[in-house]
Amino acid sequence: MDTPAPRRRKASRSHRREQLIEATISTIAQRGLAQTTLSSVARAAGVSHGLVIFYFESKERLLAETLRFMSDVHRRHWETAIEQAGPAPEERLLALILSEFDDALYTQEWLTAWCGFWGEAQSRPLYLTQSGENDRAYIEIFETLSAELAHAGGYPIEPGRAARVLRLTIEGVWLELMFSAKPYSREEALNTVLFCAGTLFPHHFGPGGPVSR
Amino acid sequence: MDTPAPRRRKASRSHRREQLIEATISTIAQRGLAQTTLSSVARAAGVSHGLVIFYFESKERLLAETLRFMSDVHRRHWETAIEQAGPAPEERLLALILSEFDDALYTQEWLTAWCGFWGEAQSRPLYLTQSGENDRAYIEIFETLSAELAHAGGYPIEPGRAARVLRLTIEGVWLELMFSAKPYSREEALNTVLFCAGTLFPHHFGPGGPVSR
Amino acid sequence: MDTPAPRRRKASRSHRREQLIEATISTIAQRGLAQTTLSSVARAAGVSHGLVIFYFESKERLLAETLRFMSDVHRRHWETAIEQAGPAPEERLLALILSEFDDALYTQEWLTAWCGFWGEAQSRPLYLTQSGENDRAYIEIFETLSAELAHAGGYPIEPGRAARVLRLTIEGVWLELMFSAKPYSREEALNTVLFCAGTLFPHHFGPGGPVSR
Amino acid sequence: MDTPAPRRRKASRSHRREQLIEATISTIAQRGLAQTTLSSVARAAGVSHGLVIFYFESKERLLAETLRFMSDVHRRHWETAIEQAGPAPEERLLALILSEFDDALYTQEWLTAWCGFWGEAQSRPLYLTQSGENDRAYIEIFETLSAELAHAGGYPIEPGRAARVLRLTIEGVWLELMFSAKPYSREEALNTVLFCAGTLFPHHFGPGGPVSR
DNA sequence: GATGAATGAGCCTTCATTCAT
DNA sequence: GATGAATGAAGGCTCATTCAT
Repeated sequence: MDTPAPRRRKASRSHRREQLIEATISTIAQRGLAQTTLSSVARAAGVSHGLVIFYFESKERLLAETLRFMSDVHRRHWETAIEQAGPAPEERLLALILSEFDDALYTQEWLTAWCGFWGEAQSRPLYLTQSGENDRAYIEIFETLSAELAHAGGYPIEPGRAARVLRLTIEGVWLELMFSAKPYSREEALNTVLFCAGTLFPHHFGPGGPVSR
Repeated sequence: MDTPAPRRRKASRSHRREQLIEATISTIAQRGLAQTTLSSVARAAGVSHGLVIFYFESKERLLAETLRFMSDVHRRHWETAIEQAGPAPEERLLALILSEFDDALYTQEWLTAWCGFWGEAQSRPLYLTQSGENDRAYIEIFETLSAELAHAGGYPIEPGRAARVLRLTIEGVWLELMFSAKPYSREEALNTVLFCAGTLFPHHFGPGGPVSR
Repeated sequence: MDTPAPRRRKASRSHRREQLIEATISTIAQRGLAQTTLSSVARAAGVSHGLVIFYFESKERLLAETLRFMSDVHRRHWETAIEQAGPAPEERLLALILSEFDDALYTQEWLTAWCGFWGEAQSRPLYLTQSGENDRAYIEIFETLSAELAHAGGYPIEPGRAARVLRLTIEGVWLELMFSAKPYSREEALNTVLFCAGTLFPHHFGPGGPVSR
Repeated sequence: MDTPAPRRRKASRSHRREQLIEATISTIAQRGLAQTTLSSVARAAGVSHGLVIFYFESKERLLAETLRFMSDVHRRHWETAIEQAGPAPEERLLALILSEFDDALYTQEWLTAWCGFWGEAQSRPLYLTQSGENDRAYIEIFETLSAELAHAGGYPIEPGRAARVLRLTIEGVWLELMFSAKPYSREEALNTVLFCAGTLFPHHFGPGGPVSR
């Protein structure tokens, strides 16, 4: 007889945690943050509710870590997109925009859970701290690219405001894909954002510009 | 036996309801929707929790009517602003924008409560129906004014997208006044919106245009 | 002008009380004793719940007086029936039996309410006292008539037991008309009682006897 | 901070359920069905009220299962008595009757709880369904034995009515042992039933018959 | 008399948390 | 690691009762 294969732990610590976090996201999306209980999360993950406490100490912590997880994934996603783009600011900005419309990551479930956190965030300081650093970086990348582009294209605009309009339009169409009873398509959402970029930076994103569509 | 608290004067039905709704808004703003209980609302209004049930039947109904109240007030507010503006589309659009930045109505408390509802709305169909009609009218007024302006100014743009960018920018800076740890000023928020309008409709809102600032 | 007719009080005290008691019986029959509230009684009577308290002081008293009312009506009913019967014991016993099957008085509603009180009576001494005296008289009349009949007919039986069997059979078929999912007819119930009487007192109630059917 | 109460030993699921059902019966007997609360049941069982919900989901279910438990125990009791009796119908009927007067099972507490359910049953369809099947079997056994006896003894009677009279007399003396302020003895109750049987089936239960007393 | 606004005790139920197994 | 029995705080809701009008 050979040495038997070492018996694996049923699930490694980090793997279990991620599994539970994904069950949490799924539960929030389906039932809302207010209706999300430890039991509902445990049921979605197929484990006992005691185990959820075992890994996360408390419900508060579970939710905080879930929010941080989502925030971190989001950041890595757009950072990677920018890194893989060309060096020109318009290329990097386009990559950033397109990354926000990645169907594979930003599913209905993901966005719904995200909104649930937003609604409670202002009355739960803990939540704000989970995503604060990433939110700051997100705001900054828009301002940086916008300033570079304004400088490169000689746009006579306040780049901070342009960055803000573009960012808010992206976030806005996100939200609208949730809340509207009859939302427009994801493609129309993207086109709206590109139209916005084209208005702000016509030489680069406007009709006939290098990255126009 | 303790002396019972002095019995309060009766209040008229509609007055009590409004009082309770305002206590609800205040409570949601302070504690979040999830932490809002009948008792916390009652305490904020200075009445017993039984009375809240007496007037609204259930917590669900109280929240639904609160949302509808806010939605109705919002609609009447911008409708009035437009009616009192001049006839030109740029005048009416400006009035609409400015009405959204009315300090007297849109207090921190109000906006925070508003966000709380947003977060739960997607998992509570009841909430969506409370503001649905008003939301539709709000979207429409932007599209109408945008189309009139595009036609009047000969802008070669898709007016629907312009309307959306403008509207989402307004909503976005609203939200940002809540969520940012270090928000910009309300004035900067308004200027961002006017900058956005100036980019979309330069002849009317741009620098040197009739309604520029 | 003539003297105007004296303005009647809206409802005399005793009339109001009876009206409320009847509303109580009706409510108990429809919703059960446990689900009977002052409000449900008031609604059934078309008045405010405050008025019910005004007339009966408390819910406890309302229920106690309702039970007493039913008990008194029952007693007067069978007493009247016996008084109007002939002088012979078998005539009076038959009148008693038949009076218990009076469709006009003992409606489904009445019997259902009656049962509701029975169920709670043992844990509410107040209830027992309401009908105690009448119950005693009811038991006694059976024993009296049974003894007279046993003596008159020369039956070699213990008349107390015969009285009990007859009385319990009557009460039993009453209950059975309530509880059975598929009850027999009221006529069959009466025939069962007469069959019982015929077995106990064959000369008088048996086949061919003077009051056989 | 107080020292928390020592955590009790776990009890097996079925054992706990039975323990809670018995606490429920006891509580109903003492306080009546209407006054029976989850807390009173939990207190009687020496556990927290949360545990009652944990095992029975709701108060409604707890009561329904309690009724079913009582109904099932009753049925098994008389079925066993009949099985262990001799083959003759009079022997089996006597065993049935005697089993209904078993002091060990049919305590004051048990009967009082039973009555509480009766009172509410008509307004709670759920209750009727819990005991319906057993009630049917109970009625049937009386009819079967009565018919066999009528045939064997050549009684010129309608056996269905005889069965009913006998059964109702048994139930009646049961009830009377509860409701009467001054009840007769249990022995007198049994003798009344036997007297009834003797009147209906004189050759078998009458004076001098094979099972007379 | 009559109404119904207002209170508050007490109910059922949920659920985060603890902990024996 | 993992389960689930057990607890108890807290919430929504009911409803008898009080009392100003």
